This record gives sequence, C-alpha cells and structure tokens, in this order.
Amino acid sequence: MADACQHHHHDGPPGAAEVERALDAAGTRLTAEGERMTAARSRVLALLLAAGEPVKAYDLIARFGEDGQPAKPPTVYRALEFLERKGLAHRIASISAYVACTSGGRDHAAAFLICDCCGTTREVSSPVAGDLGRAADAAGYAIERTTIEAHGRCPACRIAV
Amino acid sequence: MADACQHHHHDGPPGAAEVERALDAAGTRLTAEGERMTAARSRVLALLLAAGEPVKAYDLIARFGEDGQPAKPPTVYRALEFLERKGLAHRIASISAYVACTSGGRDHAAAFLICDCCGTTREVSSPVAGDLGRAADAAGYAIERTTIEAHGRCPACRIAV
DNA sequence: TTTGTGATGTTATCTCATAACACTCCGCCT
DNA sequence: AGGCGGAGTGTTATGAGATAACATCACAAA
Repeated sequence: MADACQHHHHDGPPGAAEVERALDAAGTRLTAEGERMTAARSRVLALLLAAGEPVKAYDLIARFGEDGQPAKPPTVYRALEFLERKGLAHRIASISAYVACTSGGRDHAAAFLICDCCGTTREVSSPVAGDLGRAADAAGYAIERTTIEAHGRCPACRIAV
Repeated sequence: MADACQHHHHDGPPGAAEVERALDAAGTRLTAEGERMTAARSRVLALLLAAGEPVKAYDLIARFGEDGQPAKPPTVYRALEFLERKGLAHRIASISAYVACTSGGRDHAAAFLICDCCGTTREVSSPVAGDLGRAADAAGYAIERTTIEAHGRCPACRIAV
C-alpha cells in the first residue's frame, strides 16, 4: 500500500518514542474509564501507531507476533473493534483498512483525506455538524455514525510524478 | 437486510413499469454515449431498481437468473463496476452493498443517509463542495472521489419501535 | 471479410470478517 | 481463602466479499 509511487514523502511514521508515549496516554485514559488495555489491544494499537497510515487487518495479523508468528484473525479483529469503540482507531471502509486516531479523541466522528498515490491519510474533523448534518435534519434522519472518506492526491503527490 | 424490524415503512420499491422506464432511460443515455447496455448490465440494474434499497452483491448473484439460476460472481461484479463508473449505481462501502442511483445522474459524487433499522437509504446531493471540500482545499488535497455515508434512523423508524 | 476491442464465460483463488465454544484471568463478595 | 461472574482470549472452522487469469464471443470499423 505505502510507497506505490517512487517520490519522497513527508510525514513518515512516528518514532518508537512517540509510539510509546501515545500508547501510555491511551492506557492511562482507558484505565481511568474502567477499561483494560490488554496485551493484544496494546500490540494492535502500537502497530497502527507505528505505521502512521492505514493498515490492512491481515497485515496486522501477520505482524502481530514480536517473533514473527502471526495472530489468529479474531485476536486482531477483537482488538480493532475495541479500539474503534473507544475512539483510538478508525476503520476506513472504502479501502477496508484501519488507522490509529490522530485527533486525540474519544469516540468521535471523523473524516479522512486519503491519497491514492502514496497511501497516506489525513484525519480531519468530521463535518457532521455541517452539510451532512443539515441534509439529515432536512430528511428527518437521526444520525448515529458517519463514514466520510475523500480519495485523491496529497500535496506531495500532486506535484510529483 | 430489509424488514429487520416489524413496523410499516413508506417508500416501497418501484413498480415494474417504473423500473422499465428507468431502464429504458439508462439504455438510451448509454447508447448516446457510445456505451453498450448489455443483458448482464441491464439485468443487474433492473434488480437494483426493483429493490429500491441497497442490495448485497451476492444477493444480486443469487437473483440474477430469471429462472432462479445464480450468476457467476464476475458477471455481477463487472456489471456493478460498469454501472458505478457510469453513475447509474453506487457502492455503499460501510455496508458492502450496492444501490441504484436515484439522482438521475451521470458520474457524480453522492452521499447517503442509511437507516440501520429498516435498511433503506436516501441519496442526497454530495457536500463535496462544502465542508469536506474546504477541508481538502486547506490541506492541499485534490479530491477525486468521495465516500460519504451517514448511519442512523429514518423518520419512520425514529417513531416506531 | 478481416481485425481489433470490449464483453462474457469459467475456474479458481484471494481477501476480509465472524460464529461458536472452551478456557482463563481477575476483581469482588462473603 | 474460596468461589462466583463477567470480560477477555485461544482455537477451529466457516461465511461473506471480491478478483485474477485465461479462453471465447460479439460487434462495429476498416
């Protein structure tokens, strides 16, 4: 997925220290909420954070074991479901991939700008309160969750190639 | 998918005559554009129109043959890809289903209000030009296509149950 | 009529995701 | 300490969604 194209990109994955910090923060918050940051959950979140871009579930499964041993699918899917429920990760439906939440946030609506060239994404605050919310109001719908994903080219990929 | 709940809903599927008319219009337009409305494409579009709500690909596959014989998956997936490319159908990524376009439109961006109770959807004009477009502009992204799906409850389902 | 392009038929396989059930861990109550 | 209960995990198997690859066919343009 990443680096399908050859040119250079900014915004590489965070270093180990940053991952560690985000992981700690997540663990602290979960504990405060009475949830448990178990080994599987922590590992999956660490993989997502380290990747810094959307990752396929089966890539997480393959990378799960520190020793190279893959996980069983339910292990990872359960962790993903939990992380998503807690707002620590998001599923990108249009590409069936998962990404760590970058907006610090609890369970919140998110929107994504996805570069089809280099595979990176940018999470932006969801416009649920905006156009879509107005359309829903007009139609009498009560919105509970949204999937908002825009595909295109990031600034770097617009220039290059 | 439909009628998971028991109460009554408005907006049932269109009658055979309406399907026929929409099918004719699509065929005419495609011919004018130099495209071919083949049997498989026509059949898949007819199924989508008759359903009037999102349909899973494998349901289309199962219903494909008039005699009850299922189609082979590629037959239906190819037709869906074509119809989507021509703006006659849309994929709803968040539920992996397909729906006939109800905005008369060529290839256009669409947004959907999806009722998780009764399974119906409502296509609304895409707010690409709105919040999301502004977010993309601000971030320097060039958007090529969007996936905008809001889940919740339709007016009928908000009242009932 | 030839020829090339787009569409279809067919087989096989790949990817994505979850059902079901046994078992374990851990906090809590007594 | 003992034992209950709920959340989490391990494991097997399977269901659901989608596509690769290649042979064949239909059709309009040359």
